[in-house]
Amino acid sequence: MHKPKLIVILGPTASGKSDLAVAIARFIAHQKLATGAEVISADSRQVYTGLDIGSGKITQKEMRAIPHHLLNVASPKRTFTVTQYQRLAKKAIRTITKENRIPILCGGTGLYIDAITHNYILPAVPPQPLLRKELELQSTEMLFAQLEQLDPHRARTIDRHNRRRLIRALEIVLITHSPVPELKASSPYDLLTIGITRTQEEIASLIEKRLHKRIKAGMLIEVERLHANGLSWKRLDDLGLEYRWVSRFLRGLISKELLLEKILLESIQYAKRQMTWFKRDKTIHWITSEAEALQLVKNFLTQ
RNA sequence: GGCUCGGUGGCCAAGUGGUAAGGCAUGAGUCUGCAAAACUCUUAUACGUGGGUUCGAUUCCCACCCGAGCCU
Repeated sequence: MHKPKLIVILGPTASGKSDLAVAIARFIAHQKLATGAEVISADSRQVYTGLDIGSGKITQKEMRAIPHHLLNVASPKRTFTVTQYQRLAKKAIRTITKENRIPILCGGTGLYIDAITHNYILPAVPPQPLLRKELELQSTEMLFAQLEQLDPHRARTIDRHNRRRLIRALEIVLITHSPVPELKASSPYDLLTIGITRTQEEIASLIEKRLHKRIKAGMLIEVERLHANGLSWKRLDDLGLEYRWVSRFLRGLISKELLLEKILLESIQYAKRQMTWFKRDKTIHWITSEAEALQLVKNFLTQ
């Protein structure tokens, strides 16, 4: 039995992933390369309801009748994690595949994508708020020393300065009373990974144009409404980028100029970080045009 | 016109008579339940200009230029 096919569309923010995914899905249907295709979003902010304009969530109209999954599946009041994402996305893929349709995983959150494509085996230890609070009190050195004691194997590979990771590792060890398990697993899918490349200048200019569009589209009102509906300023701050800076602007902490400047700068930095993650995957087919992508898809599905 | 304070790498900002912290930005990277996160490494010979004192000045003195404030 061979593996189910999965197409992955990735790239830095503002590179046009959503549009490409829809184009590919329609192409597959029109060319009768399969019964059809559906899109599964791989974006850590678009999973939340109400985060629309600021997260660049695709609109109903833009979907052009292509079904989309993993959008609006969680309340922004609670933290959504990779594990939840993995469970829901896998389920969506199964459903789509069962109908002989092609799933298209599309997004910019590298960790979410890899959780699916590499079939991460994530430790079955949910976050322990109380334990975390306790560990939080310790110095980074102490946390590392403790991990070295309890799980020398994990201690060897972990970043010893990264408190967040140290705490998570300790959490797993302390709850399971056994070492952090290996993450490695092979991909359960037959993959075609398409990456959109853009020069840094292109990305910067796209981000800037997009920012002005979003403001015109009512992004400030969206954030205002989120806060009115019970999202704390702190939470909005944690959501980052547009949500962070717009909420600071609404609170009167920063000027309009700074608002634009910060979103622009941090979005560009974010795009770079995304590329750093993607660059490690040598199987990605980097493309600059839709035509290239469609050709790859055709070959992939007819081979 | 007079007085005061200031002029340090792309930006902000310490500091010293023996050639200069830090932060941000930049560049590279890590990645086991917050990933738009967290973390690591990293560039640049930067002390407004011209003189003087000194073995030696970015640091002291003089003049000038520029900026901010105050005064008449």
